Amino acid sequence: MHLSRYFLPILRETPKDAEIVSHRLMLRAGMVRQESAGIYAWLPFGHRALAKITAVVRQEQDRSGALELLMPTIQSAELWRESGRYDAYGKEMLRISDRHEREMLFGPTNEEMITEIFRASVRSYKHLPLNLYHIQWKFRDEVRPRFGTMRSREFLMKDAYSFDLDQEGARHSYNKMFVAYLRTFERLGLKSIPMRAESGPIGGDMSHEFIILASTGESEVYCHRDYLDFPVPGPGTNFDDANALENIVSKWTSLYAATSEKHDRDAFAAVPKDKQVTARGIEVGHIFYFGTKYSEPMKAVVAGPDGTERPVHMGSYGIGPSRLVAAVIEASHDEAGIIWPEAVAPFDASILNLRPGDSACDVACEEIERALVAKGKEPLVDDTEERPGAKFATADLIGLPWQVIVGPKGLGQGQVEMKRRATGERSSVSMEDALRMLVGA
RNA sequence: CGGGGCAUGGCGCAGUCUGGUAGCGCGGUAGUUUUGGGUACUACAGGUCGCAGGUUCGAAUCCUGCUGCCCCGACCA
Repeated sequence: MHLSRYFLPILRETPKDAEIVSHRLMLRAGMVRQESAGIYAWLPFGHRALAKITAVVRQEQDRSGALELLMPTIQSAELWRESGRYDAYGKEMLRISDRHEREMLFGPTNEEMITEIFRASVRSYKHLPLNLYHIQWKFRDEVRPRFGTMRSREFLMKDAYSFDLDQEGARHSYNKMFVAYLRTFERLGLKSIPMRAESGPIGGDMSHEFIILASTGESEVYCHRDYLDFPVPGPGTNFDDANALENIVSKWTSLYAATSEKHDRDAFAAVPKDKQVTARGIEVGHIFYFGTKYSEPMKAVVAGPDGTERPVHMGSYGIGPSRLVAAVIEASHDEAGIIWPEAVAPFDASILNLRPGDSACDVACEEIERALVAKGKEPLVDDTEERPGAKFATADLIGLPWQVIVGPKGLGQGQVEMKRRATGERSSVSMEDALRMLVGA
């Protein structure tokens, strides 16, 4: 992509409404534009970041055995009356009516709808376990949206719903998601720690929030230092091996970890002093088991091996990709701008043509771009008429992992300059070496 | 939902108290200049001063009502 033909409305000055760093940087880097309180348009650059995140989320959901579908944003009030939540949900639910005065709503979540889909077709335990997920826009009419896409009213969410015959099966389903989440956040370049969360009406220990550590995070978290070095299960993990998963989960829940709401001073004090970590974090995922809360009132029942019908045991599992974009930036930025982790970067590298119009520079940029594209990489070539200084500032702001600086000076020596955004490290290398560094050959 | 604040060109702001031809910086366009960390100069374009009423010879400015947005708190993925 050539910057001169791209749509990247960079802001030089900081918009006054943006309070936290991710919001500031997302606006400055031309990623999003607020259209209304807590409602954002995703501009091309931001949209790419969002797409990178959903791709990773999707791959890891699929790997765990979950099946993707897509449910509508608009739901009927009828469904919610069945579960009793239509009245219970309160003003956070955006209620609307259609031309026939039928009561509709913009879905804040999909438990009712997925339960309805399930009960319509599944009657036997032989079709279990089942985990269905979708990645869809949700709306929660927050009293006070803030922090940009971190806490917006309209937000993208991956929500998965598991169905099992009994609690034991549900535990396995829960563990699959637990492991998938560890893998997902790791791939996004984030250090995530599962923390015990409010378990709801069922009780038990099957509810966790996944918190990522970020110095500018929204809330205080406390955990055992060893979590930071726990190995994340690899891509070869066998999700059908219930025991193996149980071992992973019990390891990842063996040490102290809590958000400020669940913080237990005494329990934390029992952690060796040098292992105590107090940090700031952002919740990026939430998983929980809720048993038959919806299957019972909505009559989602299956026949067991003994032929008797019983309500299915369910769990639900959420990740907010639109929130994650902001969370990634909170966790990875500096004074100059964003520092994208490789997996999330909207493009792989900036190629800065310091003197467009100079045929040596133009040709060199062209060659590097072509070579990268041939290797499946996505470079962004800055071929604008800006001054070099402005280009450096822009490249740092938008934060692609690599900057390839192509100018007449370097080319005179047959070299280009490579800059690693994360470390600021630079080196002058030949074009061949530059390509090798970029494709990791 | 309580408390506070803001609304003037794409962005950031001054002007409002004390009514009298709407300004500054950034950005944009054209040109000159410059050429490896946001270059300098010149010219130009761009605004129903959030909306609706009212007071007045005259309203961005005073009065009334409304709307939108932001911040703190309570709440939440």
